Amino acid sequence: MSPSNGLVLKVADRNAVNFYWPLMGGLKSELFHSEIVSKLRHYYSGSEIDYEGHDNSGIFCVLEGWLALSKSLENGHTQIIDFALPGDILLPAGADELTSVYSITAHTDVHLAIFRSADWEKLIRDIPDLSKLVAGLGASYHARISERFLRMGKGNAPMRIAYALLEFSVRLQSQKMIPANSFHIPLRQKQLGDFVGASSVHVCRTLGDFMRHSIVSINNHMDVQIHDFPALANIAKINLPQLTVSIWPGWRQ
Amino acid sequence: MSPSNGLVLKVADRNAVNFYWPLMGGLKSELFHSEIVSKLRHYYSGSEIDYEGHDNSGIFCVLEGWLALSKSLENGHTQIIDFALPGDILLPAGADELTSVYSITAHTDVHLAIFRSADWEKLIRDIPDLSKLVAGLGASYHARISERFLRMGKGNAPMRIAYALLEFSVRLQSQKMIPANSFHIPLRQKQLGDFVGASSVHVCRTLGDFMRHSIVSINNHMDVQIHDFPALANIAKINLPQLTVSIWPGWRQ
DNA sequence: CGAAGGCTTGACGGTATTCAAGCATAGTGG
DNA sequence: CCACTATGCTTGAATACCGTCAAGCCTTCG
Repeated sequence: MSPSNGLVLKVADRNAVNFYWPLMGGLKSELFHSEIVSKLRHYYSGSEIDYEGHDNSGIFCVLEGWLALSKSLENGHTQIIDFALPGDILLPAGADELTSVYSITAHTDVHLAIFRSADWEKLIRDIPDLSKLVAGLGASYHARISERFLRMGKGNAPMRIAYALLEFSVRLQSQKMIPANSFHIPLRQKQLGDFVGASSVHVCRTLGDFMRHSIVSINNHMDVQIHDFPALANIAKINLPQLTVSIWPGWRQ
Repeated sequence: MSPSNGLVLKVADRNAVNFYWPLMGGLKSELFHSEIVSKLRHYYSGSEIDYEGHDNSGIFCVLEGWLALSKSLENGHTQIIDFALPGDILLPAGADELTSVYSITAHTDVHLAIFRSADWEKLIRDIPDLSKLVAGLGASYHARISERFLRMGKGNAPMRIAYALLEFSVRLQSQKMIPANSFHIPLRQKQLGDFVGASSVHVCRTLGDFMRHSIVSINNHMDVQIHDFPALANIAKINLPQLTVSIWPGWRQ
């Protein structure tokens, strides 16, 4: 199998797993296991990778790209629960260890390493830091979800959208050394609405308000520039440094 | 599924941890570790156990009682993210492994076993099935949160309230052998509203509608009887058997 | 150049919040 | 035993927020 481009996770052949993960200070490990196999897969933007309710006990390590984890109602309305970015590890199964809790959609071109759960358990056992890494990613997921949950239940649309922009800013920073105030989101207004719990029309109006107040500017299908972090943090009712430590695994460590 | 017999987790003395956990088929283990210490603590109903944003790297094993995990906005509005029931294990810290993501409040009298994180890591290493148990509880949490997130973003109040009642029914069944259709919820309408994302007034109106349609009856401060599961599942837009397997760790195993 | 997809804006209506008042219940102390 | 209080439930009225529908516009791409 071929090495992945940024050399994040590399399966040299059927007998060696060369594991390097950029988060948590750069977890690095090399294993030799005749049984452990990871499939390296590429998906094009827009493709559906996994389906809510279908059987899937695999583990997905995101090497490259944006994935949306979503659930839908009968009437076709979709809620995006979370986005997975490079460095994230997904365990889509529910408590039965089999049925996928959500659907997974590629929002950019995506590279994944996929492990079968039995192989993943071996990896976890043999790379001591891997379980710490998974715990850290889980805690980050957990913290993000909680912040958004609070704002879904008790906040309004401006608050949710402002929070989402700040969350993207922090997470993209944690992925790579990009400036915090300028980044691209591979989403349409409709999909941003599905994420924050608002209609596309309302997203449009709210972003328009932000732009009229010179808090952000957004051009060219979601090239975001944040001009006024304090104003955005105030609308989102978030403490930005505190958010950073709670969702950035391995921040300054 | 073995019934819980009261003795769930027992720390005999400073040198022995006698670990019996009712979920996942009844995980049982006995350890001898001079270093591992669990504090057994009792809290009265209404007391605040942990504070959002405060330092806490401990692990809480719920032996008895209901705990609410919540977050609040500046204006005093509170969102309950989840409830922890007997058999649950809480890792309140975010990605920094230190700061608590939510506040924890006792809604009944509560018994906890509390481990320091270093001790917990030892336990995890020495009881192989414990990490599977934690993974199963995490997957259940994850599945519950996702269902509620979908309904927060794309559902209305009746849907969220109906879902909450069914989730309580399934979870309480998984705790002990109680009938699925009759149980008590130690919450006021205000707190149920903080859980589902609705005002107490609207909870009152919506429960009133359910009762007028003979779908449930609720007396005596939240003694719930579900008369019409199909109707409730239809309002909640949930497939009850599917919900059961995705949030009940060790269901039929 | 036309078609497709996405963004913007206005109008309207439904759902849920807030405020407020009255009622029910349980617990307390004389 | 009966006020008296505290707490929570119920109901109505007014209002805010946001979703839906619909039309027009803009950009991209074949």
